[in-house]
Amino acid sequence: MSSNSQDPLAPLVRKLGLWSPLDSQDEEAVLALPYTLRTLTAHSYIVREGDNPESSCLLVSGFAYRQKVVGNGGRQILALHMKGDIVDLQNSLLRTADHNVQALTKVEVAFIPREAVKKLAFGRPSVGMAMWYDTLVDGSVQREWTANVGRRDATTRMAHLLCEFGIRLEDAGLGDRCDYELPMTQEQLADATGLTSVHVNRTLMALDRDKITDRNKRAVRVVDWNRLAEVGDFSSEYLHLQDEVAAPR
Amino acid sequence: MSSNSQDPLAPLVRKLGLWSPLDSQDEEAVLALPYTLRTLTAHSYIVREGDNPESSCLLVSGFAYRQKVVGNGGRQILALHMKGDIVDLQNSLLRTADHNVQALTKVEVAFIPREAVKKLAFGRPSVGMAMWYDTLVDGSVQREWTANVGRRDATTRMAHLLCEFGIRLEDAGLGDRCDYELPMTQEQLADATGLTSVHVNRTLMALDRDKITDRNKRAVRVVDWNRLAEVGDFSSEYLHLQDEVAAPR
DNA sequence: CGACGTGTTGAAGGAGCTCAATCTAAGTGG
DNA sequence: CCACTTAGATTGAGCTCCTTCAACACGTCG
Repeated sequence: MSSNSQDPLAPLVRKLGLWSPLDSQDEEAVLALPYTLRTLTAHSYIVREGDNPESSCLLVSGFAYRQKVVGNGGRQILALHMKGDIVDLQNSLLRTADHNVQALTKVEVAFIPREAVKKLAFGRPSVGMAMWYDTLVDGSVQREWTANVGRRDATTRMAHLLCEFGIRLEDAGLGDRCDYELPMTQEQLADATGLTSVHVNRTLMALDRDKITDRNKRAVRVVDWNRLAEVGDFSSEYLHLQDEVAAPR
Repeated sequence: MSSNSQDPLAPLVRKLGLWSPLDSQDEEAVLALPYTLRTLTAHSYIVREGDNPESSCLLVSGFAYRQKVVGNGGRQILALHMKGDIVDLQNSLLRTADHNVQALTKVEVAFIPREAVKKLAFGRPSVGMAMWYDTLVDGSVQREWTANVGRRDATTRMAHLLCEFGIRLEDAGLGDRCDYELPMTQEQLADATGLTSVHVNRTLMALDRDKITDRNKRAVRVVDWNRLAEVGDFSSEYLHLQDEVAAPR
């Protein structure tokens, strides 16, 4: 491990390294990316729909979400992001942001000039492949979310979200899938699952009543992971955690 | 135009060229990709969830869709694809397919070995950028679909789908947004919008009754595009049709 | 202390679902 | 050319999951 864990870019090196094996030169090149570090309060906009940002951004600490507002005023939360996630890789290529990215909690964000990202991607193929891979996994998660809100009932949707968040936290080394802090209001959960906050409340209470979870404020304790995964129709393949680029056949 | 329009890969050159300007060497490199052309009947699987395909595939003619089956037996159609779309770019990097790709009509598909795709992507940065761009646009469309099924009512969802399909057909030079053939059953439309076929039927009939569309079998004639777009809460930004990589600031 | 954001609960209503019947058009085989 | 089949579209009736609206509880923070 040549990456200094104090370095704001270290989580990025870690993440990219999971996708594609990086040699020390690759790692150094990533760590050499120019960036501006900024601390934002909860609810701040990191990217606004319609912006033409000159930077991509990396989530260095805290949690964020992607979001879109539709014509009738409804809001759909599209994805959740945590430390090490590149919340806006697309801005290195696409010109106009097609959705909003907002801070869920207080966050630290590293803004990296798009030109630097592009140069790195094509200058060091392993890094480029890892970034592309990251984009593809994002797409896979988005498909799962489409299926989640499109074809699952309320209980299943909620349980699925709880599973995904737990697994991803654990994978990022940020917590335990069976005991974590979910930094979202029930209204935000509603916007993530395509429900209303009232119904989210009833659904969560039912999971508690059935002894599948045991919540306390925002703290989620999963009493029976297997049952939660079953109720949530959850299977982690879509997160592509195992099959790195170079995985043996 | 050095690309021969008879060449199965020509639509790919066209599409990538829209995203990122390609010089003649780039175009030749794309056309030089090795591939196997196959004709498949409607309903055939092009990729199956869980497969570890050794090829990416390009839709040379016909229509296809991505699809996922959830625990309760429900099916969610995740995306629609037409001539020139790379229906499986992700398989060049991801190992395991996370969803199914199926032929909607009779299709011709070119299977391109993943190694060749990777080599091209990193050997010719303009092409690689165009491919990455394509991936990003796919992601954007997927987000819109998530919002569509998550936060819009039945009428809006259907109208939105009709708008998207029309615009994309037109953009691909395959038809007129106000008069086209939608090669889907109402059950498939239901799976795409997260509704039931019965409700899709009532919704479509209401659009006809309101003189917004005028359908005849699978033929869709849009009587009033502006009203359809309004009812469908449709705005084409998420398709990123205008803002190519090299677009002037 | 009062105000605000969030969670919790109840009651009533509705958008969309389920089930099931009927209709239509396009085969298909004799 | 016609009887038969079949996939898909259309329609009706009843039901349910989730929404809406509204009230109340609770903790935090100025």
